[in-house]
Amino acid sequence: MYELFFKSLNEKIALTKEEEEIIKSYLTPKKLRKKQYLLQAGDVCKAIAFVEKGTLRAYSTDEKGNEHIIQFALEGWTISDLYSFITGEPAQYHIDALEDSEIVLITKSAQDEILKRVPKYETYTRMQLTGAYMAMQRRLTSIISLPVEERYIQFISIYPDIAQRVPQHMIASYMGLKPETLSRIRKKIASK
Amino acid sequence: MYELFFKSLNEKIALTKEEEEIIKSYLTPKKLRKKQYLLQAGDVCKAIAFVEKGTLRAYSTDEKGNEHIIQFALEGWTISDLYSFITGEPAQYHIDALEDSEIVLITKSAQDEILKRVPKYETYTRMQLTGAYMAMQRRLTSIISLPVEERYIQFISIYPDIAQRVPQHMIASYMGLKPETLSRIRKKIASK
DNA sequence: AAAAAGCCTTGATTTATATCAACAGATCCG
DNA sequence: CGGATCTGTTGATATAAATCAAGGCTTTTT
Repeated sequence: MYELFFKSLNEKIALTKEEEEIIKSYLTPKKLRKKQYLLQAGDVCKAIAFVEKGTLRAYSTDEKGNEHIIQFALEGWTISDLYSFITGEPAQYHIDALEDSEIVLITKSAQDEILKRVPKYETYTRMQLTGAYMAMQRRLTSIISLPVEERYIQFISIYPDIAQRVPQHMIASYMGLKPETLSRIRKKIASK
Repeated sequence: MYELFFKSLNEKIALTKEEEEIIKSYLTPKKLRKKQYLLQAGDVCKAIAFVEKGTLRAYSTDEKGNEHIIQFALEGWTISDLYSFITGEPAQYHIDALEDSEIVLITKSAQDEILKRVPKYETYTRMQLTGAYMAMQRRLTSIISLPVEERYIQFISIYPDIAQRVPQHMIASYMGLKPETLSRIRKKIASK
């Protein structure tokens, strides 16, 4: 039930069986149907979700009803509205499932308790965050400095799994483009 | 010499005098002249810089010689090529001083030693990183979802100090725009 | 099985931004 | 001090992306 989660954990910090049991006692498993919300903008994000199976996405909606995808999360990734999670302010993003999914929830209080009882866990959260930060910086850099065409090629090479499992118009949104534009860019690339 | 640095530290984790001394022993102060490089792309980023005084920026240069500004750092901020710092791979960014500046360097080995001897410090680095992550996420979100005009207004309201101290064309670059375009956008905003 | 919804593509047109070029004021530097 | 560099603005034109509209294919729902 928590296989991937502990696999990910143990890759970064080796845990004893006892430590695993402590952590396990604070986790909440949850299943989501396709399209089901994990979080709606305006609510407070009370937990970080680790994806055991399936795909989730975080996105915002503007006045015109357009969706802007902020993040995808496949197996082994975590997803949350971190700002809301940390500050307790209302979330700016919606999070929902793109397919039937299984996740592990770590609430704020669970995280605090785990940190107290398994100090090593802080190293894990720091490494997690570092990875997330670097990934986001790469994304930002590519938006600012690469022509759209190369940005798409880079995206595909870094996240082939997302490219396969997520509808194209959502990838367009993730890249800050309209679906028609991405379609034309793909055509152009294919013709080379 | 390290006033701002310890002020920032003590806001997040209260330190004893002994702990401060330990940390202090691992720090390296440095002065930079305007235009002086702290890091050049291709080199390994050996330290995180905390800005005591002045302004630095991180940027990349593309084939056409265009600069793309990734980050500014004023007093109280930190700056580095985090990816290079963590992995030891060559840096992708240049970092230099926009004015005469004073910084505090924390090398990788210094950080490791501090973490060993002052475990609390990990909480600080985690909070630092969390803040940096949230700031970057906000920036990314605004790039993807806001029209340029509102993005600029938001930038000004969040970073009035940067807007005042940094040349406009660098802010344009930070926003992924050409200087002419930003100039026109400002004109448009002013006429309202 | 049929209807509906979701998804991707293509074409025509509009809008936003980049590019090219020139200029004027400010600041830096020998 | 005076020329050079840096900076911000404006205009004309070219290019890229958004928008509007339609069609066909696939998947989901009833």
